[in-house]
Formats: sequence, structure tokens, C-alpha cells
Amino acid sequence: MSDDDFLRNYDPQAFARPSITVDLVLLSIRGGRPSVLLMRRTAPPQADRWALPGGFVGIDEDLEAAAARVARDKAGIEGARLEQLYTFGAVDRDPRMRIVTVAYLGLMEEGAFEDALRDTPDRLGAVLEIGPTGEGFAARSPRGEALPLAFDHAEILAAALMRLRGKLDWSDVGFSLLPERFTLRQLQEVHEAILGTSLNKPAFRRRMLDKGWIAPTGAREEGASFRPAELFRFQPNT
Amino acid sequence: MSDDDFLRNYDPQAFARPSITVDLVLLSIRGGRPSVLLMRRTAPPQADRWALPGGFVGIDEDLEAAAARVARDKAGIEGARLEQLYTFGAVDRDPRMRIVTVAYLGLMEEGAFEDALRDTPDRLGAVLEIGPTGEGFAARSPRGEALPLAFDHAEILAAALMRLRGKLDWSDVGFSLLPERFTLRQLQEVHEAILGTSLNKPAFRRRMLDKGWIAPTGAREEGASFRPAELFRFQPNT
DNA sequence: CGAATAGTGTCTGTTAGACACTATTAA
DNA sequence: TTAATAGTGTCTAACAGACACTATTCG
Repeated sequence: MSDDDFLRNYDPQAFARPSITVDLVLLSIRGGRPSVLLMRRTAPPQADRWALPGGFVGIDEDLEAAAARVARDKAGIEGARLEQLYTFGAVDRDPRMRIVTVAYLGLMEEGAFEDALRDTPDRLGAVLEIGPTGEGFAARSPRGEALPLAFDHAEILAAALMRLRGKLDWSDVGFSLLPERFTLRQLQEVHEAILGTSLNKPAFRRRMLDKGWIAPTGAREEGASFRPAELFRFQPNT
Repeated sequence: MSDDDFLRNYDPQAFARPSITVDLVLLSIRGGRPSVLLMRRTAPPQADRWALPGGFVGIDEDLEAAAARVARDKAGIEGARLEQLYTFGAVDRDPRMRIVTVAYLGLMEEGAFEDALRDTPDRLGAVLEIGPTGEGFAARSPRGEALPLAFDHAEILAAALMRLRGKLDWSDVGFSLLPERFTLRQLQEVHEAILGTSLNKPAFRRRMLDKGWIAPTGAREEGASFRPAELFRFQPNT
């Protein structure tokens, strides 16, 4: 930024400028399907459409802090793994005023996600569908009805799922979607849900064990009606 | 965003809000090394430090349009491949006022980059260095002097180079750094410059040809003092 | 014991690195 | 012909998919 520009814009009131919000894709794997928290809009514009939880960024608030605050206050979620996704700033993305939004992806295990949905009629865990190359995006209610989305939130959701897919096999994002202790089968189910494909069991096990990211706990699954699987935990690489 | 929040913030003057800028990492491979355009700051704060070209986002201007405008007006560059990188919004990243900046990565071939540096004393093509895992970042003048960077621009530059590295082998970014017709050796040099390693020639050729991204033009290099190499061009996958 | 899932051994095809080789051009 | 680089053939090691197999636990 040159100083000319700076001086012309120093007075925060002097020129009209966009507002900044954060919007959150709070995602988990529920029943083997990728699910995100959506809120029903109760007033115009876009009343009765479904929207991501979001909020304005405070003047003295870091972007990550704003995302964490929105997750807590609007969605009742703490402890999600938050990661910046992309910034959406099309001039006409909100009909009311110019709003640039920084989208964050928040990952959590199924239990925490379910807790956040309790007793809240205007909140829902939407199932995401998307084709192998990112085409054919849809958000559906758990019963399968297509959900109309507000603003450009379909674009944000598609970007979130594609980001997850891209990072899944070289980063540790998959573990953020599981409880602290998990079986290899659960880990495979998470990967299959995100990728939308089925995976080969021996190859998956080998790959995961070779990465050195998981350590056996010695404990085993409880409550299984047949042979219980070993429980592993995530251990960042040495 | 809930309507409560919306109403409290509807009046653009009612609450203090961050400003939005775009900052550009305009990058090319020059002499086999990754180089970015930096501008010397001539006034406080951070006078004599080196900064990325940037500018405020207009109230009726898309983010991409702002990035293209800054590339043209501040750097004299048109036709770069622009891609959103990351949004930096730490509260104290600029000492004057709260500024959230959306960083864009702009790639171009060496010739276009050289043109942009002509006759401009306060502008420079800085050579970037970074370790294999992203540590040890440095920006140096072509003569090798370390360049002090303004604000959080070292962080932005490191993110840019790591993004390039990550995308290099599955996307077509490498071709944006080459002229329309290029030899496989030039393509390999671009990859080596970005990755900071040397690559195996036969393996590299096979991989590139197998991807189906390049097509022979039939023409050959001119002016080589020995056997001239075949010229290829980029052709998006069928 | 039988059902059902956990977990393994092994074959095969693909791909990358290494290295030596042949091919082609200008001087 | 020679120097120098373009371009190829082939061996080997690493790794993923496929499939069949063994192991373990509950009822």
C-alpha cells in the first residue's frame, strides 16, 4: 500500500468500505456422512433459507478469535479445530451491504457435533454431497430433502469439502473428526465419508501405520458384539 | 450472521470496523530462482523496509478486481495468473490502524517480470529462500543482501512459496511461470527452483508426458549452441 | 460351535529414482 | 570429429489395490 493511498484512507469514516465477517463451516462425520451445522434464516433477506453461522469481526479482534467466538456463541461449540478456508468478497454476495467474509472450517468429533444440535429447532446438521471433481454439490437434511442455502453459502460449503479432501491423506485433519481413542475402522470410515469412495482395508491400515501418526493404546473397543478392535490414538510425527 | 448482529451493524458508520486491502505476491522464476516484486517504503512507519504492493479494496470492487488493479497500477503487470492465497488479519499487523489484508499470489513468466522492474529504483526483484519444511525464510536482493521486510510480509511470502510447492505437482501452476512455448528442461528448472531441490531428468520427463498436459509444437529451440530441444506448449487435460 | 468382524500375507501393477546409454546438433 | 546437451531403455525399490486367508471374540 502506498502512502498516498494510506493518507486518503486514514480517517476510518472518510470512505465507504466493506464490512468484514467470519462464516463458519462446522463439520463432523455423522453416521458415516459429512455433516455441517446450518441455521435457518427467520427474517428477510433469504428468509427460510439455510445459512452458515457467522458474525462481524470486531475492531480489536483477530480473525481466529472472531471465528472461535462465533463457534461458541452462535453454535455452542468449543474446542473445534479451526482453520481458515477462503475469503469470499463478491460485490453482490449480500444484498444488504458490501460484506467480505472470511470462511473458517471447524472440525470436531461426532459427539461434540450432536451436542451442539440439541434442542434447537432452527438449527440442523445438513448432509453434504459432492462429486469426485467438486461438481454436483448438494446439502440435504438428514431425511434427504434438499436444503436451499442463503447467499453464496453453497460455494463456501463446496470449498470446505474439497479442501478437506485435498488435505486428508497428507495432513492430520482426519483425526480432528474422531474422539481421542478410535479404531482403524472408524478412521477408515471418516476417510471414506470425506472422499465419497470406499477404500481397501489392508492398504489403508498399512498406510496409516506407516505414517507413524497413530499409536496403539493397548485398550480395546468395548460393547462390540464380536471381536473388539484395538484402540489407537493420534500422535504427531516424531 | 444473525439479524441481531445485522441490525446493530447496518449503519456503515455506526461501529468501527477493519479496513480491507489486497497485498500481492507477484512471483516469477528469474535466473533459476524464485523472485518476487518488492517496493521500498519511503515514509514511516517501517521506512526503508521492503513491502508487497497492495491497496484498499473499493466498496464496489470485487477482491479479484482489486488485486488485478493493484498489479496493473502499482506494479505495471497485466496478465498474471492471480490466485487468492490467504487472509491476514492480526490486530497489530499494521501499527496505524486495523487492516485485514487478502493476499493474492500472481504468477508470470520471466520476461513479463523483468519488464515490470525496468527503470524503477524503489522496486526490486527479491530472491526467496525457504527450507524444505517452511522454516528459515529469507528474502534477498539479487546480490544476496538480506532484505528487511515490512509488517507481516515475511509471513505472506513464506505462505506463497509453500502454497506453490504444495500445488506444483498436481496443478498446472508451473506453466504460468513459463512462456507459451517452452522446453522440458525449462519446465524442470521451474520445478527445481520452486522445490529447492534437483530432480531426476528421465523421471521428470515421463511424469510430465504421462500427465497429458503438454503437447509438442513440432518446433525446436533456436539459438542453442548445441542440440536444440523440442518446444512444448501447455494443453489442459482432455 | 457359528457368526461376524479384526487383522495379515502375498501377489501384481504402477510409478519414481538411478544410471547408463543413444541421438542430434553447432562449431 | 568433438563438445555438449537432448532424449531413451532398463533395472530396482517403494507402494497401493485386490483377494484370500487366519485370528479373536461374543453368544
